[in-house]
Amino acid sequence: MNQLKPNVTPPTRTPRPPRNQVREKLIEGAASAFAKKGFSGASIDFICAEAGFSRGAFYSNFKDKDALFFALYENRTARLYKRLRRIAELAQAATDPMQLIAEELRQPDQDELHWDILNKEFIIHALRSDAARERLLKSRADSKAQLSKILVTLRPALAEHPQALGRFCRVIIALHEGELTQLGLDPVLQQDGSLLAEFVPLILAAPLP
Amino acid sequence: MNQLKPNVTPPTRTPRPPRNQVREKLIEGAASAFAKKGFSGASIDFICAEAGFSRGAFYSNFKDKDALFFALYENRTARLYKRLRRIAELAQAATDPMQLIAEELRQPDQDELHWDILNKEFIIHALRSDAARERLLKSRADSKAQLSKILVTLRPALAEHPQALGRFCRVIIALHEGELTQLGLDPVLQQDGSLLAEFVPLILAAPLP
DNA sequence: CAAACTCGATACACTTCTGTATCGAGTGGG
DNA sequence: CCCACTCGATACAGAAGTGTATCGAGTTTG
Repeated sequence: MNQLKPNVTPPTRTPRPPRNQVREKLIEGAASAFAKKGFSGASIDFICAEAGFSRGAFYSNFKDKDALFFALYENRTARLYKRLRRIAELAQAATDPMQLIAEELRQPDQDELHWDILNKEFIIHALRSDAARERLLKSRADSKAQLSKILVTLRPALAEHPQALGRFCRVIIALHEGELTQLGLDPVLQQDGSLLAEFVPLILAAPLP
Repeated sequence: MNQLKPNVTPPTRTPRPPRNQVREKLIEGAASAFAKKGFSGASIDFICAEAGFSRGAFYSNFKDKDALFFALYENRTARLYKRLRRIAELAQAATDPMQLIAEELRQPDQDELHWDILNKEFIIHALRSDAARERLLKSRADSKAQLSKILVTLRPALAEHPQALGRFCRVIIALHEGELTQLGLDPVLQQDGSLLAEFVPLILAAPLP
């Protein structure tokens, strides 16, 4: 018996994971938890379980649930912004930008639908908190600016009609979010083609004032 | 002192409010509470406070928070459906339906923005519960049917293109919900005209297959 | 290599929420 | 007029959630 416990519980090598990674996993856990239960519905315990950590890790990295929510928001916003930026650059270099855009507007995939749930959470949160609204409006303005660039590439004349350009952006964003809502609720609609792909050309062809 | 308490606390006439009215007030309290705090965020206590009743009234009228949520949902859905139905009938009788619709599509008022917050709550809830999704899809299908009637009135040729008609409905619904989102986040946009009013004519004029 | 530090895990105190049991003021039938 | 019934108010028990204090395994530093 008295084995001097030589190899039993082989020193349980647990080289602590690097700080950034813990933070990252908590954010992904939050993404999953908020998508499943919503902001208020997801307890800190539940979030940590999704991330595979305990509350200690959470409180060591974030002040409270709001802080984590904002961190998640920044994370996802940055992704979206990068994607738009990439498309804008590709479109500017393309010989047939419309073709490239049509490619991008293929039916939204599962990732995008998953993102949309979080987006709705952010929006609802922003409708109730001035601080959150501030941030959301700012990031949406950024995205809109990127979209503007893309639209100008598709129809250069828009550069001289900033007001119309702004409205076109708004229509496309509205249409996009509305379509994601419908697809999220009724996956069967994914069978049909993308509304965005069908109607963006029509909208862009509208006469300018 | 020993007054036989003649008028002191004048028997506190509290003719109990009729049952339906209590239920109704609880539903309105829920509307206010859910709009302010979201479904999970609004405790039953808070809802009852908004309605001016105690938890006793609540548990005597509803099984739990979900039941109240569904009741609220039915209530608001019925309103929307009636409104659409009324418009459809008016449009059919009008000499210039487009004019009438344009009238209806004036910039959304505060009531509609308030409704939209609840609508988003319903949607998010439906994305997480099959039962809720079932109901939401059904009621949205109803509304879509009413909208179809209106569109056919505006452009009779659509009657022979059910597929295109369906897509037009989807675009308009998406656009509408997307616009409400934008207006809720940034009230300044109410200055500009309604996106829906501007683009619906354009969409309806799209060539049929 | 040892002392100081970092940071995730655990334990605890406190608050909030839910649902049930009970109470008692209205209400309606006989 | 009385009695059983209804139903909203109140009290209570148990569950769940939050945030802080503490612990101790790793890591860093001199």
